[in-house]
Amino acid sequence: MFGEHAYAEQLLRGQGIAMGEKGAVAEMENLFQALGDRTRLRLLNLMGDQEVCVCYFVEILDIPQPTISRHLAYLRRNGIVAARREGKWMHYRIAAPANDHAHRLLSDTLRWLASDKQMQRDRSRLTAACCAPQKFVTLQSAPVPKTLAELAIGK
Amino acid sequence: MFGEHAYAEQLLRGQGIAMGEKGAVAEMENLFQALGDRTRLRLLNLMGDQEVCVCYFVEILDIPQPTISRHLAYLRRNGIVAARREGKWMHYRIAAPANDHAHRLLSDTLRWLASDKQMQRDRSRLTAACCAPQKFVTLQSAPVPKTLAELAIGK
DNA sequence: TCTACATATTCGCTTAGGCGAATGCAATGG
DNA sequence: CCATTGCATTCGCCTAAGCGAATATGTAGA
Repeated sequence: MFGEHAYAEQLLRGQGIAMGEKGAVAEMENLFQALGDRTRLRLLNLMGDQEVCVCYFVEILDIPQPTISRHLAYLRRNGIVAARREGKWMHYRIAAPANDHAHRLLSDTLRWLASDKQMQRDRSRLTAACCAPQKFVTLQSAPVPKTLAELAIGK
Repeated sequence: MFGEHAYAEQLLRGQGIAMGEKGAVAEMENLFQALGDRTRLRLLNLMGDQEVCVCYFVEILDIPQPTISRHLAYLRRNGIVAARREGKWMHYRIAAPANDHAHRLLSDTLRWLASDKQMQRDRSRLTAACCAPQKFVTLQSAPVPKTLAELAIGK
């Protein structure tokens, strides 16, 4: 019910000029804008290659929950991430853009993020929180992230 | 007197945390923001691998001169382009970012732009204007663009 | 159904930045 | 030194978007 919104938008946009060339530049423009924000870069870095629950973002980035949520909505609107609900929890993962150049740009960016010192620090904190969520008051019963591979296999 | 401004800013920024790692993410953030605008992408595409005079931008993009100038100033402030004055004319060229990842991102983007239909159309118009500037009222005596290679050799 | 919890959305405010119109400024030529 | 040319900057207006605070929505469990 949530990930479908971004998807529907993509479909609608597609009707414009046959989804062919019309929006190639515009699409990249949006992607660049989406990547032009530190908080969103941190979120994308944490997702990297796994699905992450919102509660982890809030705990690890130490940013107010509504702010996190708004940035995730922004990314969702632009088709950069997808969401999956599991009971009370929402899991976010990176979604490969249809556009080929956008896809490569996003991949390159993720690879760069993974090599950045500050971003690695965020990732360490995520790993630590996942291994011992009980240490974090706010993560008492939070679901552990799953890699995209695990999701593909068994759900 | 103009290109030096951006350069000075870079120097000042450098004093922050030894120009090492502190601003890696912030620097990319700025680059992404700079690339998140259609007009700026068109400008960068036209520069590609040559120095271009402002008057050509105005003629080819059919965008008001102050708008062109403001976008060029934006790119200059962010160290993405450099300017050179030659009499009354100002020539702009792309400047390789110091940051390695930024450098690659910019290169990749330029390569992508060069492959885009709409961008190729802009380029064709530039080539046409350069070969026959007398055909354009506003380019009666405009200087022809020089490739970066030509600039390196003889000025 | 009532409550608690996880997340999303809205509101009010503030700032960045885009644009058109007008103006400023540097360089050349008379 | 004055006018013209080429470009840069400023101003006023408008929109996108970020943030904190408050509130709404969806889900599970008692």
